[in-house]
Amino acid sequence: MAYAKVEHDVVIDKLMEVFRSSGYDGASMATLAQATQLKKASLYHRFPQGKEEMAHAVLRYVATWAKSRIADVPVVSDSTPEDRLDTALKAIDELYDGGRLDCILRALSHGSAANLFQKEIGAIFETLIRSFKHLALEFGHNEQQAQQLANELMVKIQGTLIVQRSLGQPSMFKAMLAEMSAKFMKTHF
Amino acid sequence: MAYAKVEHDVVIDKLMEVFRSSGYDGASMATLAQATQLKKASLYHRFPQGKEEMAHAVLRYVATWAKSRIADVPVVSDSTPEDRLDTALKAIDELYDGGRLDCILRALSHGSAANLFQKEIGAIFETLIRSFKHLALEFGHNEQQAQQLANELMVKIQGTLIVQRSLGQPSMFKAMLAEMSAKFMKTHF
DNA sequence: TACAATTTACCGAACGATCGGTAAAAATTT
DNA sequence: AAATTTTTACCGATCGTTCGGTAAATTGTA
Repeated sequence: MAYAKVEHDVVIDKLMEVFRSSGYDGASMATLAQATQLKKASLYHRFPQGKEEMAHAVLRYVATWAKSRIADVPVVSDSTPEDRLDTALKAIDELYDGGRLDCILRALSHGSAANLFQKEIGAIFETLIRSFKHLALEFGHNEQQAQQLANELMVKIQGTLIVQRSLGQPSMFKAMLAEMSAKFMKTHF
Repeated sequence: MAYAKVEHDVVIDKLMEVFRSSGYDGASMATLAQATQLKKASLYHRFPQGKEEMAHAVLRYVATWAKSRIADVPVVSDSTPEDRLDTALKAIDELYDGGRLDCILRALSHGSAANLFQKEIGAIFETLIRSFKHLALEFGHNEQQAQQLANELMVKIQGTLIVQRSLGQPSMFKAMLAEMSAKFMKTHF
């Protein structure tokens, strides 16, 4: 029988899709195999440590995503702070598909995964917060204000994803991003 | 052998404890039985529809909790709006043990439970939002401001629980409640 | 270039353990 | 004794995981 050849990037993407929508406990090997088009045994060839290693691989990808799409934005300069904030928030909006998709970091933070990936997830959150704090500083906010704005953004991203889903109001996420964008740009002197 | 007699309220409390910390998929019948001190078959006697019925029972309890501890606070009058807000937020703080405990509503919103309890969970959120909006109105905020404050509070409760855990900063939740309390009380004329 | 040796990638089948769920016996209450 | 509740004992299905083996790609050798 001809068998499937699947690119590593595609496998990671499909694994992330299952983990984020089903959570760590809800993602069964059978589901992960079906999603990746690989048989269970083939997944174990690529990830000898099984499900846990798959989740680690996904988080490694998310960490690089965060660095390239959020943290390194200021480096690609020749742009205004407004442009850079807009680019970063557009990346966030894309990551969550306008709030329709769950957060992979949250999905891997609960249940039996609660203590498995804590460090990596915390590091990614810190990267994101540091990046947005840096952006806030560029707008002229002081140290404390910048830190507070970055924290508030992360909290509202997570919170809005949950509340929006429970209330069935798919407009909340984009509205919240717009509101936070305005808050970043409005500096009080 | 003498067998266990466990009060209904205690069973519900233990079931909630497991669901909120393990999620719906992560909460196995074996775990639920161990936590309630009842054998699996005894749980099926009390909840013939199994895990799903147990979760429904827990949510029914949460709904009554929300009504008695949050929604009906204004009814027990002879108190200032400040007192009533403080009482409501203290109930929230207690429910989440200062941010150390997970949210049962969120825990039952994901994985294979995503579509099972949507309506009930949405209704509870709406009850809470309506209650806090009512409180905001008492402080003199206008319709739009009150709605916005209530929404913001719910979003920040959910978001802070997640971010606080991931960052390992157990002080965020209480700080956030205090900040929101101040925001409710500060009316702009 | 041709061919053999080795490594890499994938798969079907099965493992023990645990899953959610059930039937019938034993214990308790009324 | 009748009814209710908890228990023991068990079921088929699925869990994550492993094993034995095959197909394809790569490397080494002539």
